[in-house]
Amino acid sequence: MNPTENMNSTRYHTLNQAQKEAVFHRDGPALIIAGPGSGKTRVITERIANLIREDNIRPWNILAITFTNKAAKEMQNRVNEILGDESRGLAIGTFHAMCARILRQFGEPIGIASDFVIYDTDDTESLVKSIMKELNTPDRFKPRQIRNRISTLKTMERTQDSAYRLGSDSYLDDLSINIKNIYDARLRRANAVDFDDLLNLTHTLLTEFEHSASFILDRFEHVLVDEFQDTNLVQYEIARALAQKSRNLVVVGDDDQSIYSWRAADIENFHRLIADFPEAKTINLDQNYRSTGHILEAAQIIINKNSGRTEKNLWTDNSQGAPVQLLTSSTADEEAWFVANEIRKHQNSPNVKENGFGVLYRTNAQSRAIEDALISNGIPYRLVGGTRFYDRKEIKDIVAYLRLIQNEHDIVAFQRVVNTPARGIGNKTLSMILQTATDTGTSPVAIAVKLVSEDAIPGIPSVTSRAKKAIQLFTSVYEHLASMRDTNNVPQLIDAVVTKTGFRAYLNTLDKDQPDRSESRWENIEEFKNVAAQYNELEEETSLHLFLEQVALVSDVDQPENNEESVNVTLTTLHSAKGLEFPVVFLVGMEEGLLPHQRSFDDEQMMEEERRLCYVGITRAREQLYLTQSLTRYLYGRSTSGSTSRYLKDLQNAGIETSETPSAQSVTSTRSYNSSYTRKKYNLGNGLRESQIKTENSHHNDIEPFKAGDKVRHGRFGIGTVINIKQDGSDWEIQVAFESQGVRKLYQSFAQLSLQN
DNA sequence: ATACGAATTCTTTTT
DNA sequence: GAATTCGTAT
Repeated sequence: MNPTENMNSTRYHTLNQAQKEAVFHRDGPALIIAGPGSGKTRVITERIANLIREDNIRPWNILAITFTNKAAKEMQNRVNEILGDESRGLAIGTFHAMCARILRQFGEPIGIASDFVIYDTDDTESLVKSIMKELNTPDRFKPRQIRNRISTLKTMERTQDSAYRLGSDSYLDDLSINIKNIYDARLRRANAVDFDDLLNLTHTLLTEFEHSASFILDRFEHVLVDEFQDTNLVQYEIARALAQKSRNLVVVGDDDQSIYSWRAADIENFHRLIADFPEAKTINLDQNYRSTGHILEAAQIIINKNSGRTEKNLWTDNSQGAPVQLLTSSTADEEAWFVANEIRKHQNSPNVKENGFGVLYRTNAQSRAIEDALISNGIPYRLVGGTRFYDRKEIKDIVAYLRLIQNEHDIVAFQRVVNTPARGIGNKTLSMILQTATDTGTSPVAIAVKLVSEDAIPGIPSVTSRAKKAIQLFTSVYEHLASMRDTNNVPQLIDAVVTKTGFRAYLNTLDKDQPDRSESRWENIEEFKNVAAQYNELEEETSLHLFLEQVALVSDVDQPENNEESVNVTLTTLHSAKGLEFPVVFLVGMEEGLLPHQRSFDDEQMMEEERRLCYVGITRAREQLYLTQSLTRYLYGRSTSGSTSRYLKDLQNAGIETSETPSAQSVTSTRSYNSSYTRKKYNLGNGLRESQIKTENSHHNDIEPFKAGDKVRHGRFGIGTVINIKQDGSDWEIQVAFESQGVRKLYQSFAQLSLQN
């Protein structure tokens, strides 16, 4: 027996039967259904290592696609741990990153230059906005809405028949298509692609330009896709194309953890896979190594209520553990203080200390109350999600300068920086420049340069001498920076942008009554320089566009963690919690309207996705799970009252063993909980808030807000007649027949109905 | 052209 | 309630 085999036998004997099957499965496609905590990552990494080590597959012939850059990095690290240097050349990355790489190298036949830039959601929204302005679109259409529709159109057009319709509003459809056409043309001219293009263009390249793409199509002997339930149709087809030759497509996923259908992820891909690869072997990883019996049981009660799932039989050898704890508080602050206090109590138990606490919520807005409570209690925490570092205004400004230096056709970047800091170039001058650029097919920068040159140019409107001076301020900065481009590295370029534009002074004027804020903006810029410097050291060939690509594709979740050891509390949305686990999990805001979110109420499919979100949240917990709700909460600056989430009720009805925390019971009857947790807060200056909640709360419950027959108005649905009204806990469930939208059930606390005469 | 205050919209989730 | 947009005055 050679040493390798020896090592491997010990290495593999801790795998269970199903895991071994997945690791050792060889020729042909496979579908691995991996329940939460079933050792999925280990299976994938062992499989890759095994392919390289035992089957002598060369690393660069293996492609592993993950959902986030963070997951990619983790996978890479874990393969490295097993193989060391032998893993060099392995292709691991997200769909978007992989597509960007392919397009840079092979995009030329489909008209994509190798130095294209990537527009993120923000950039595309500004582009849409300016197109809408040019077209004089009625204001009832919001750029955000149109942008989303364009994105949906772009995901659909590739794959469905060309006669697609988005909804019932055909005017809106036509408008969206119209704007989309202009939008696409502008992107191409700006040498830019958006997230959808990255996928679509790669798909086109792989399926319609096979000859040009043959290098890539022939390259991969094994293709692995992680988080398969989150892929959309185009992504699936890209994976299929890449695996067409070898047929070694192995996907790992769990339909119960599909939480991205709003981003066009499509569970149908499971069926497509089986149709396209009928020989695919299905492997079920159903042993859970993560959670206690109680937690797993709770998770199953929740998920079993969804229909159309693939049948599963999750089980665990772990002990039953502590019962799930429920807490009802009267305000969101109180809920937050409860969390903070429990964290303090458990903070020093050994296992928890190391691996920490997860506080999970449905919406980013909920983090604030938790943060306040943690700060007041001196508990350090890490916040994932929210605004991406690169999305901060000051960073985006600098990035826009860099982008414009790299590519003078980048209109969005031009619009952003031309008058930042303020130079006296107003709306009129700006739109004239943009219009002329569009008409003449040149870049806005070139127009600006011509405008300040001595003589009048035919075809270009003249400008006042004042405007000319303003433009000159811009062009001199631009020309200086552009001249540095080829001889300086990214950190040097950033420095130049900052000094040439007088950025520091600009920051001070930006928020002049809040020196703290401009200081923190400045720190962000320093941090940005550090990132650039690190990048500069890491990459041998450090071109500006590669750096910009990283800025566009890296999400907040992927950001370097602040590695202070004392930080063991993580605050995150349920979406970003995927793939994480904690000994102790708090799932907060278990209220109707939040979880499930109100926006999903009308749609059965969306409601099932909410349930899956809840399931994902519960299954993050290893030992202890807290589910908390608050009877009132601030929403849009207004105190609103909510009712117990149906998921909590499901658990209670199923009779699972739970324990209500003692303080929770006293909440409704006495004020003792209130005083111990909230008074500190009160002293911090939120007294007004507290009293507002109480008054609002007390009359919400008792007085029937409407009666049957009342005419009411709803913000979205318009005017209707109340058919029926009944009390549901502290809330009122109102049935309304709307004139245009039919009969709907609404909750008083969320619907914001007003009486109409 | 800008600065300041008023009005308005917004919050689901993110590669 | 905050952030963005709008309107008016300088």
